[in-house]
Amino acid sequence: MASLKDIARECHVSVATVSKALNNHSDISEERKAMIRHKAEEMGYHPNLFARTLKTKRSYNIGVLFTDEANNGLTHDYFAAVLDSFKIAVEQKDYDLTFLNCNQARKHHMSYLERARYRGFDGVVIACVDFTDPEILELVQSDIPIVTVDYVFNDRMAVMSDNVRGIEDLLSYIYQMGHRKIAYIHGADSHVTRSRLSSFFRTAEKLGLEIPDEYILESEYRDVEGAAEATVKLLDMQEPPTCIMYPDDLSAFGGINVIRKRGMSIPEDISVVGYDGIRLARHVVPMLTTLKQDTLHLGRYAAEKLIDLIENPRTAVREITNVKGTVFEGQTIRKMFEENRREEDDRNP
Amino acid sequence: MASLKDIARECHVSVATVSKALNNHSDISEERKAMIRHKAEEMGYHPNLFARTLKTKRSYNIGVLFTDEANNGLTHDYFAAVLDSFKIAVEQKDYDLTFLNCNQARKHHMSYLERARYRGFDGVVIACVDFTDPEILELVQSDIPIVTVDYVFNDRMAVMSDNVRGIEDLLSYIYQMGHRKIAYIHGADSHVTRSRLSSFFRTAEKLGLEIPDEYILESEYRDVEGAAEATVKLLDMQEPPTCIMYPDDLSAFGGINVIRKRGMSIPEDISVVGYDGIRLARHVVPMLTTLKQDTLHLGRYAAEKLIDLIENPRTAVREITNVKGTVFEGQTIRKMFEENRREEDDRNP
DNA sequence: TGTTTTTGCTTAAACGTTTTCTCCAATTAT
DNA sequence: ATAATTGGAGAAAACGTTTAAGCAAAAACA
Repeated sequence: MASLKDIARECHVSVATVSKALNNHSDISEERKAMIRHKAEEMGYHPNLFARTLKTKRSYNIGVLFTDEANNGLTHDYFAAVLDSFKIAVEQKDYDLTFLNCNQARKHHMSYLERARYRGFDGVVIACVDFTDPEILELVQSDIPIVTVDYVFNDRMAVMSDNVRGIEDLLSYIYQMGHRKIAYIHGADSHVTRSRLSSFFRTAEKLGLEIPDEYILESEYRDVEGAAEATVKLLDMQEPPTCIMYPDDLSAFGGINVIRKRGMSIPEDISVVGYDGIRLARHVVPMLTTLKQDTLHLGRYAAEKLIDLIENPRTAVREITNVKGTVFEGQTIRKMFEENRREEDDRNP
Repeated sequence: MASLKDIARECHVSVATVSKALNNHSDISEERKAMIRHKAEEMGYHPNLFARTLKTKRSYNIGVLFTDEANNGLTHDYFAAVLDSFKIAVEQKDYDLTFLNCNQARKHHMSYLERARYRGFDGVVIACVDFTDPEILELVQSDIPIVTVDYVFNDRMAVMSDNVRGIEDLLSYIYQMGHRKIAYIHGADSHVTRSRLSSFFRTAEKLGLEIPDEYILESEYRDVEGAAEATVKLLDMQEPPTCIMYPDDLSAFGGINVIRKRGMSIPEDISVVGYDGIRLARHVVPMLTTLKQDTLHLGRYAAEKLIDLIENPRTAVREITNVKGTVFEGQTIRKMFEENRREEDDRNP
């Protein structure tokens, strides 16, 4: 491992000169710089990160906080996709990506903030966690550059999947397909859920839809069994919905299961709509109708914002970037406009 | 950020004494140690990782190499699950996990080995890469502790999903359900594929099965379209198989698609079998029959082996750990033994 | 010509650890 | 009583950087 000292010896200059030459300081002549750079290349020099960080407090390492609520974590399709895109973007800028160790059971417990400092993270991206955790709050309120995904803190950078727009587009699409009796099984209470839910009601109103209270149910995100149970409740009503919206694609599959078990077929007897647009949604039969979130841009924007925050301390700290998804028109929904018209015709002959 | 110096000042001892006390060296009296430890705790001291690593060359950081062949990467269900389990295990031992930056397009290109040294990784886990890449070879042949997942190098630690056993169990199960005309769409050529394929033939022979050459087709792993095309070929034969095995679950969904498009139903007309046991396999209708790989143990073992290698340099460097999966009996396969017997009875009355 | 400014480089301290070596005092052995 | 041993502590160097301060020579200015 060649060090600055080795290069200095070879070039007959001081260590400081080599350091400044390689960091392109202005007080070194161009000839010397060229000479030193050439020699460094030749000797296969790479700076010692630990020595450098010790002095400069810059680690070129970014932490990712991604706690495993309920066994998920990396196996959470949506977040894995966002992270993957995030990773590619930061690596392009020569940063590395390290998981912020969230094991609470170690010998000497460290809080998230302590751990982040310990690892010397230049910045941290936070996603998919319990945002009410006091340790998260402590981290967010520190001076470490932070960007959150799908959650907004005061005065912090956030990258959001545009849930308001997503639900609006999805519900409008469903309406346009002719559905009028639409149920919504929403996820457990959270920031995301609240904005989806309020968008749902606002859009329904705009469309002149009347949604009975019993059509609104709750089930944990990605809880297949829970979604199945909620579906049963809906099917058992005397006036069941013609279309059910689920909190996410996985839940939708849970719904599809019980519907099929009842001998009903999709979309002939009832329509089903998911959320997320996981890869498999387009590879099952019938293809799932869903809102495909733009994980590629979500990850990329998060990376750009965070690195900007790190490298330009004067950057506005707070900014919310909304990333919109697109309705994926699958086959789990049926065009039933004609039938509606027929029914309406019957009523108003 | 309290440092050793601060503690030394507070305790009226030298920096060296504090360091040795906290590292539990034998030449410090117990009273002093207790006093110093107490003070350190009180001051919220955590060692500066960079200073320590600079001296000791131990970073308590593990690299993970996980290149994104064909857009996959973190969104590869199987490897994401292994990685998740690996992460939990290393974090329990107070290591952190960092992606080995595999962006080839940076300004100053570094090889994997150079990058690993740059980050000072104590060890590296390698999975899901092109193992013929010369850069991988360079890394593997270095003195850095390495453990590979699903690939064996000479004299290196490896953790393997037991593919031989997996295919054996799967094929035996299919046979036991009464199938005799079994096709196998295997993945692209690789170490894993070769062991699965040879296990397939050996098991078939053991069972007295005759597999016509046309029943053996190839399609890239996780290539839904490719699997669909291969399926079409099989269905178009004058004597089509009664059961098709796919390289992985995702491919199986591709097969299911075209089968359904042809108006055939599963498992009444034809049976389908996947491989991996991804989460969704048990949440679609009909539930996919597949071999569920034991990602939990794969990740955990990989972590244990790697840390052992790091902490006990005298550990045997080479060892292959086989982890066996379990057949998941889904509903995409039909018990057709009676029909077979009936046919056989017809022939030998 | 003498003074100031600029240019280009070096010296040395600092970052926070670990570790070897040295030292001293107290204990034990001779 | 003296020598040898031991236990406990500190001094100082080292790891490989960065950077403030310093300094000589050259260039610019008067």
